[in-house]
Amino acid sequence: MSDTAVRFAPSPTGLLHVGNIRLALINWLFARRAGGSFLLRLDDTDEERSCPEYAQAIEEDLRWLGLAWDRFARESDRYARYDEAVEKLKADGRLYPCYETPEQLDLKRKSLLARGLPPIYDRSALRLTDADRAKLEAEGRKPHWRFLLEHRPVEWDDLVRGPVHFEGAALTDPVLVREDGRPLYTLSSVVDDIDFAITHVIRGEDHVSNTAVQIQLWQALGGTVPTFAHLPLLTDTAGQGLSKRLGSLSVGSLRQDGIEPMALNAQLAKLGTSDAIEPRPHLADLVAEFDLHKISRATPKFDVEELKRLNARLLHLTPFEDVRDRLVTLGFAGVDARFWEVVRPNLEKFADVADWWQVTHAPVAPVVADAGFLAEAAKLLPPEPWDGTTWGQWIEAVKQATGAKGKALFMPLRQALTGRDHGPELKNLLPLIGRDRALARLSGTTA
RNA sequence: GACUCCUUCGUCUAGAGGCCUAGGACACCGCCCUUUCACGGCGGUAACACGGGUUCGAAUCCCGUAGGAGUCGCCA
Repeated sequence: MSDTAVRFAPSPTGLLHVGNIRLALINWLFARRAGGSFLLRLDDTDEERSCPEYAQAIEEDLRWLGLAWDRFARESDRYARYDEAVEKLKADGRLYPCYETPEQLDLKRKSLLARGLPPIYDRSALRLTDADRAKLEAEGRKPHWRFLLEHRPVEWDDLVRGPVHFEGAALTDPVLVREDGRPLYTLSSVVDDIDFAITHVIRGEDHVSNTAVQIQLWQALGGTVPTFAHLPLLTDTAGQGLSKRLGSLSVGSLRQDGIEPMALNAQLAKLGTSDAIEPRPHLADLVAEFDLHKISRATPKFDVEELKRLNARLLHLTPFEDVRDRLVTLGFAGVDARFWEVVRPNLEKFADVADWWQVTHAPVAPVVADAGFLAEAAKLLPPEPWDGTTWGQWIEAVKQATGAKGKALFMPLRQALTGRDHGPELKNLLPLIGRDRALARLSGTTA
């Protein structure tokens, strides 16, 4: 295994949606492609919002997608490490106590914004004397702690965005420790990335400015700054940011809608890249084709309709061997490749297969519009054994006898034989239905 | 408001000054196959946001305008 190490670090404060999954997948593909390791890290330091149910759902979703992790960590297990980092930063004079209340900070921000100025913390806490602090403490005030940024340019070479440059002076000193003593993401994430020897941080571009401040933190903590890649965020089809309004696009809901994991994986691996969005049966295919440089800097639109079409196309080329177990699990006794291949082109989602099993193996109520026509046709139904040519022979005979042709010829037959207007080619379906059942249905009997 | 980034067919994109009368994939339309529908095969319509410059020559470089995304939390 190479030294390459990446991580996917969701916070268990909600269900995974397509945007999260895309980042998880791309990290996973990057790791596999490089022969490196993939860490699943639950960023659960926000104790008010994190909950175990979401943590469990995240793990289930990743397993369903086939994104196995090599290492696992939970930030709530690691508070001791964050404390050590805090002590080091304090000792080095890089952390300073602040006593403003959230309301005061909000006010400051608003007044700065109102004057058209960037809402950067003014560092007034730095001017507090020991006496000032003692007085505040005596009043029962607890400090939160900010990281003292160096006012120098921060630069990195981003694998997606190319060279990135930020002025340190344009950044605001981030709060690293809350008033209640708990560490914030900005700190815990860097400590973890150092401890787990993460080599590549691949995340959404909503983290670009975090990266600028976190690079200084890496340096202050003596860690090796990793390589960064910031991907554009997905939007909906109207071009609106996805992360906020994603109720219907959770992994769980897509799974319930009959989306195959590999349909989702292929869609998310290819969307926003220069590769065609096409079905890929296995993750290994996506690994082989993966290259971060194929990812565009523009924000792509995620279209669930496109995903559904991809899902259907994937099903249409799935070999019987790959679904045999699932078909058996559905209780399809004696299911064989012939059945699957006849029915497969008509599936939009896998669950649709049950409908065609019903048509070929269970009683179906025929739709009868013209009983006379069907009776005539029934008389001409060839004796078994049947094969792929039976349908053609029969239909020719019915045509001769009744004068019907085209749609008028076999829509009635389809409706009687299957109870449906659409479906697989009758030439292929008829032998699966069998003569007895066909005869009964042609006579209007549910069979 | 400030900062970062983005803008090529409906959608995802190729394109790094002449190879572009702009290529591919999906969608759409048509034809073929199937004596229906779907599946499949073949073909077609369709785009350089706008305005200035630089240059013999610009989708490509520069400036501006417009539009879009993100960030500016004691969330992650």
